[in-house]
Amino acid sequence: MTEKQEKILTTALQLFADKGYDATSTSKVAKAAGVSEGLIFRHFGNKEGLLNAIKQYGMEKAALVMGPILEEEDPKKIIKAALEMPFCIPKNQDPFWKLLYALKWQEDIYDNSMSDPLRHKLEGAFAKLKYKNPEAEAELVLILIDGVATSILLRKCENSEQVMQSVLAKYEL
Amino acid sequence: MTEKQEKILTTALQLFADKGYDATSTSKVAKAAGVSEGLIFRHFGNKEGLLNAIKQYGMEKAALVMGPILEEEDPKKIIKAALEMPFCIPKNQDPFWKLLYALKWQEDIYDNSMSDPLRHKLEGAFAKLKYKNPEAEAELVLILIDGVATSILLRKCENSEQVMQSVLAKYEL
DNA sequence: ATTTCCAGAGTGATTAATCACTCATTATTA
DNA sequence: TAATAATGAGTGATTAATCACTCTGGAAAT
Repeated sequence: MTEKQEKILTTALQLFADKGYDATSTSKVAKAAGVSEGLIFRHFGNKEGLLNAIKQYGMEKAALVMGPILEEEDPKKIIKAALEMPFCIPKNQDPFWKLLYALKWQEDIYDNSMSDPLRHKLEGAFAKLKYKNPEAEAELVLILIDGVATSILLRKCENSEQVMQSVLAKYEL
Repeated sequence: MTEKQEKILTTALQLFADKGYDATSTSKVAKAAGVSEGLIFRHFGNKEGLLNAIKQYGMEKAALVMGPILEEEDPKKIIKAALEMPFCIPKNQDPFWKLLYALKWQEDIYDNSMSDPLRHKLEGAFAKLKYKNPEAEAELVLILIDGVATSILLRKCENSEQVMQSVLAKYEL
């Protein structure tokens, strides 16, 4: 990956996350990255190719957070680690997640491939703990993760820590 | 409100919710609504004016669902009604909420004005029930509402009902 | 050790299409 | 007839994408 290639990628991520994918033109990306517009198309084919490159770039780093949880065996630790995930996201990955959450709403089909491994892991954990409906409980944890992540990314609440305390209490963790 | 005015409004809402606000041109709205493009600007001034009209149009109907909860006095009923809100949204209001949730991510400052009345009502309810941290509990309910609404709007899960059962159980409702 | 060669990085002018928006004109209604 | 509703061609700006082109560093050939 060239220096300019990486500059394009990070600049586009910033703009896409901040202003929105559709609202950000390739010419603005080029100008902000200090690069000719043609270079974007040389390296990434088209605007969507640039977006896909950003997604892949971010997913590789996201896998590092998800990985250890999928290795864990203690059910309570699995649930706790999952619920604490939104707090483990480093600040410099915020734009990537903002972009991903924003895109959910305009993609035709929702992609479960990212959350499915965690869902299955959680279902197993709740089953071990003799919860009545492990599938629904797993789904609920995923909803909580999304909700907390959303409120953090949008800076909607300053007391996320206390909210998380309330959540953990409900699972006796 | 003229027949064509309403046609513009509902058509734009459909397209904005489905394809995104930025990705939907006024000419596409006009064509889909079977109306001249100029008419949009005559009635709504500009594209943002059209968006604002849609917001107001939807908020008036949303207030009908929110209203009764703010009147309620029994704390347990308040919490239960709040958590069940996502299920009370009629199907024909889905596009409006899809649009609203999508827009959250590209607006510069998040607008709390809609959720604040409910937040305060919930804080009061949790305080009455002697919860340790009413503010955090209220915030958590709002997060749950957003999360469940999201999963319903994106048709991410088919077992929302069971998820809600799990949620209500955690509040002993 | 020169010279030749070439692949790929990078440029910026340019394309056709589309964008939000305007306006003079016509149709409809009161 | 007066006012309003509606039209659709037209504006300049901007869009994503393409184009022919230059520059550069290293491999190959002499």
